Amino acid sequence: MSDMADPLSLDRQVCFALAIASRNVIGLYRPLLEPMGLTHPQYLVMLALWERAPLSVKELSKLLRLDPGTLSPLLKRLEAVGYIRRRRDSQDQRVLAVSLTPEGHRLRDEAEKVPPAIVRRLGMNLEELQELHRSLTRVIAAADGAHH
Amino acid sequence: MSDMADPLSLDRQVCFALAIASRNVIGLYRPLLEPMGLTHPQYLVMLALWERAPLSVKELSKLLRLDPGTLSPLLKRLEAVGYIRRRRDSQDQRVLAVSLTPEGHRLRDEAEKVPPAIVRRLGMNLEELQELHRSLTRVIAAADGAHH
DNA sequence: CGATAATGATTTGTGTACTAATTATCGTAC
DNA sequence: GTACGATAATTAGTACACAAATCATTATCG
Repeated sequence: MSDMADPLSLDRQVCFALAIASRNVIGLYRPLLEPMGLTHPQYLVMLALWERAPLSVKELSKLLRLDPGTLSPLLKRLEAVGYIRRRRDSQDQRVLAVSLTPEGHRLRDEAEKVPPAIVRRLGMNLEELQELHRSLTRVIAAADGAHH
Repeated sequence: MSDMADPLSLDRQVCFALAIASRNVIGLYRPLLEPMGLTHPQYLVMLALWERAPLSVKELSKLLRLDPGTLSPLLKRLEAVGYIRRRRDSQDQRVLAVSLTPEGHRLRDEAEKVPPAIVRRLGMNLEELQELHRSLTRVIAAADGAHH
């Protein structure tokens, strides 16, 4: 009687594979992002800002699906290293307008080298990556819909 | 000129989808694990122990691909709630023998209800989940092989 | 107009997660 | 048998990540 029948077998847990894949892939980014002074979550925030700054904390939270409580200190660190600016919206003093500094803008050129470097290191072909992306999109949607 | 050509577009970053999928799915586990007094990483440790206790920190680290520095305090918490025992190996005082308490063993019955509940909540069919699992396994192997 | 509800961000508390440094123990070579 | 390199675990330090509580500001209702 092998563990073939064991519903709790570690290696058949999708959540386990998901957690490891996430950690491992983020680990690949580390040596590339570290010279830029960014962590992976910070890199994702910069991606969002390069696409459409300025953004409020709430908008960033929705885009990145991160808690405002997580973003708040993270944004302060990005401001401390000089990549972003944090100002209160003049129309509504409650919302924070997060925008890019010139250095933050400049960093984009460096960042463009990251995705191809990752793909090269992974050594997976585009088809496999697209299939993974499709599967991930499906499970994200499923988890969203399952919130009750 | 849409963002179709933008290599930094947020929603085409696999790492982004990976991070969100991981967080979202783990989030689904939270309400199920919390009544048992477990977090998701703690649940993974228990899965490993149910399969083959006793295990050393090093062995757990290798199985779960978690840093010993992460496991050390986590295991103390599991001991504090009474699910595991931490003893030094009598043969080699350096290694820690992590084993289950009777309560830890009993918890397995509860835990068996978790995976089907998750699958039900996700509402994805087995085929989709298996495809996801295959893709994740591939990317984990690729990231492993890319460490240099 | 003024009390109150709602909103956006921050703070607090607990628990990962990784790197690097430290400690304790073991094995080996001299 | 003692110094020494290797190994196993812990600790320290920084940075997420989320839930719950708090605070400031805005909107709304009587």
